[in-house]
Amino acid sequence: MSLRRIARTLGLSITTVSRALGGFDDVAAATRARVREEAARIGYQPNRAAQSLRQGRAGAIGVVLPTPPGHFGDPFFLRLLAAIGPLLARAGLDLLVMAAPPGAEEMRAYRHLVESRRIDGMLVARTRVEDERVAWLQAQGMPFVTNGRTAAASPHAWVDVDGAGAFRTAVRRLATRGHRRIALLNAPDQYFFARDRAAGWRDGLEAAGLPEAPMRAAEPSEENGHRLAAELLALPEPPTALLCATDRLAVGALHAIADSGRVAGRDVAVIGYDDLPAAGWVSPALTTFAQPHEAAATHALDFLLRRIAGEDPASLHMLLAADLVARASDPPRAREKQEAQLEDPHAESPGIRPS
Amino acid sequence: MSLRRIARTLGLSITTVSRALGGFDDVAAATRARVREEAARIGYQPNRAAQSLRQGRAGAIGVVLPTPPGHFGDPFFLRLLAAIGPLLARAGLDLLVMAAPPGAEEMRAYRHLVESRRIDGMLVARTRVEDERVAWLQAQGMPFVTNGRTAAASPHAWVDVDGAGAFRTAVRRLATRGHRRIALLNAPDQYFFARDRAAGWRDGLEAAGLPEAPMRAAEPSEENGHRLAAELLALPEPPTALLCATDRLAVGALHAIADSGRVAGRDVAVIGYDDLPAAGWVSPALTTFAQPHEAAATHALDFLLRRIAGEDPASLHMLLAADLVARASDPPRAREKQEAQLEDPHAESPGIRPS
DNA sequence: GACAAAATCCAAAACGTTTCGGGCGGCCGT
DNA sequence: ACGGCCGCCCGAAACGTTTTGGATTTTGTC
Repeated sequence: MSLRRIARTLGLSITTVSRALGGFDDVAAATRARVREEAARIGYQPNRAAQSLRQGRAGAIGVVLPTPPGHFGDPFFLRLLAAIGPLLARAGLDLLVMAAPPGAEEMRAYRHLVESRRIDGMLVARTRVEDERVAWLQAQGMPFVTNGRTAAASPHAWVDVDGAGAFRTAVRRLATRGHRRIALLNAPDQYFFARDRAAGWRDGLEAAGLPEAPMRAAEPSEENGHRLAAELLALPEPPTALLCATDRLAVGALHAIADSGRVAGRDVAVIGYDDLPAAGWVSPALTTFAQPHEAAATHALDFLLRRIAGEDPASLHMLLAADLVARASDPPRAREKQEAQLEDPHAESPGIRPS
Repeated sequence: MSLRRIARTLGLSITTVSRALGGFDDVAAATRARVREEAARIGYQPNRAAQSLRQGRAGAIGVVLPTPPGHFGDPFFLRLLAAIGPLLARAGLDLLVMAAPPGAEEMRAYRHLVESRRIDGMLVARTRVEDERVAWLQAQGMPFVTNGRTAAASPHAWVDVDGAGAFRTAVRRLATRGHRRIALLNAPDQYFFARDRAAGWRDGLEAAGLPEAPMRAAEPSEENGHRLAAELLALPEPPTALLCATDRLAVGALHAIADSGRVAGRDVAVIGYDDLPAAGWVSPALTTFAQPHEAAATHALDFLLRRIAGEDPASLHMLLAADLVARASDPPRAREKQEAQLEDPHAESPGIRPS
């Protein structure tokens, strides 16, 4: 209705108006100027439904947020949305968001988005090692980019952060600061990032000449961090440092340490991953790794646009480094404590809980 | 292409297939069954662009997330998305999300969404007292529901939580527990929720027969909470309790209290609002108010569907109550401390900081 | 002044769906 | 046996845009 309106008031054909606004060179400069002016005057915006129908492109990309049943989603996804928002606007694409708990509901969301042709591409976050979403999207031929790698047979575009490298660094740092029993609080093994960070942890232990250490894993929430850390601290030879796959686990761990009568930081070091806002506001402030969200979002979107344009996914890979944010939760370990701890783990923890 | 495909394989017309799937009664039961079966077999989903174009409805609603330039958005919005997600799916609507920093960019996002006719309605969160978004949407005739009230001249549909009531309750609780100087850490006055909660605070003070108390306001972030709380604690007669308009402010305040050599809870009580996950994981655990997110989302979406159906907004209002979540940050005040404090504010704070 | 070439413009088709306005038999009532 | 009604089905138009393939006018060249 709107192209027609401009055409009528200017005494032109719909075709000419369309081509003038489209920037084609078979329309006179003067005409183009008139059309542009009138379009601006009435605030013309093309009807996206008509555009989509005609060009066969939806002009939007999709994201499915995993929202666990009772709980709320991970702040991670809010960062993702915030980071890609401006880039999408610049690319003239809209963002379709669905929220669904992982499982059947989640796959239904994916099916809805691609089968109703509402989107041209997808962003897939928090990849699993064997990820049915990836397999299905590949089968459908829908362009997508994952945030995180997978074990998929055929290659797909991905952007990931080097969790293994980060955790190698973390172990080296803890070892240098006098720790010998460095346990891992991990996310479930099905998540690629969990397996990746565990690999870095193991490599780090080996490189530092340290023995194997215990690991516990569960969905990354504060509750689970608390529970699993308590388990580890109750071991006959409890760890003196906890490496945590996510900050949410680490926050729970800090409380479990306090609940066990120890002082987090002084008695048991903690290092997290994500640099959530909360990391700077817990006691002690959490040493953690900051992910390069902006860079990841930029590359992910760049890859997605290339995939939509038909580029081969085999070369669209990008591994970014995480930055260590050193705070107070992993101070150097006092020399005498290192000895004492080997004899009697609880000797210097007088059972005083802060606050 | 797809309706046609079903029609061809079944030897029917496109019209009949469409009407069979649409559930019209002028198609034979046997035919409808055949069509349904074939549609299921090939996984037919109508092309939404074509549907939108034809029916003049977009089949989607929009939300614009305010994402402050450097920072990340408020967890509040993640909850909003998670809460409305399933309801939207049930209503057959999709969700279009844009992220934009408040200001000109934000209004451009609104304009894009409604002028390109990508949406049938909008959800507007975190209302301002004078809200240009509301005025503009009203002028455009685009259906919308706000999460929060405004001072808009003509009525609009809204769902809100009774912050004034919550803060009256909070003041009464603090007064009962022995506090007489209850300061307010507020969000900027332009936000309706800030003005609302301030009104509840003032009412509460008056009802309890307490004198006026100081207030400070800034964008709700941990940093600002820290800064403003420090200001209040440096006053000649510092407050013994801090009522905070949001949990993020409260978390910052807890740290400011510790930094000032006081013990949060024992020396200065704190009550927040929002019940963020972090509230349960700070020390001391934060007493706060939980908003009824699910109920708010349900009503907001119900109202929005009614508005889209053309219902008058004048009667679409809903004020919900917030629930007090009592934790450890506002314990009853020891009797002798109440006296001592009036003489020498710092007498019983020996300068020991926890952790 | 005539012809070709370039510069502008436009009619019509197409994208996939919904819906309006019939059309065609068969069944009922008389 | 005949008119009318009902049950079932379909052709065609429309939504607003882009694009194809000319059509018309202007300009350039000799």
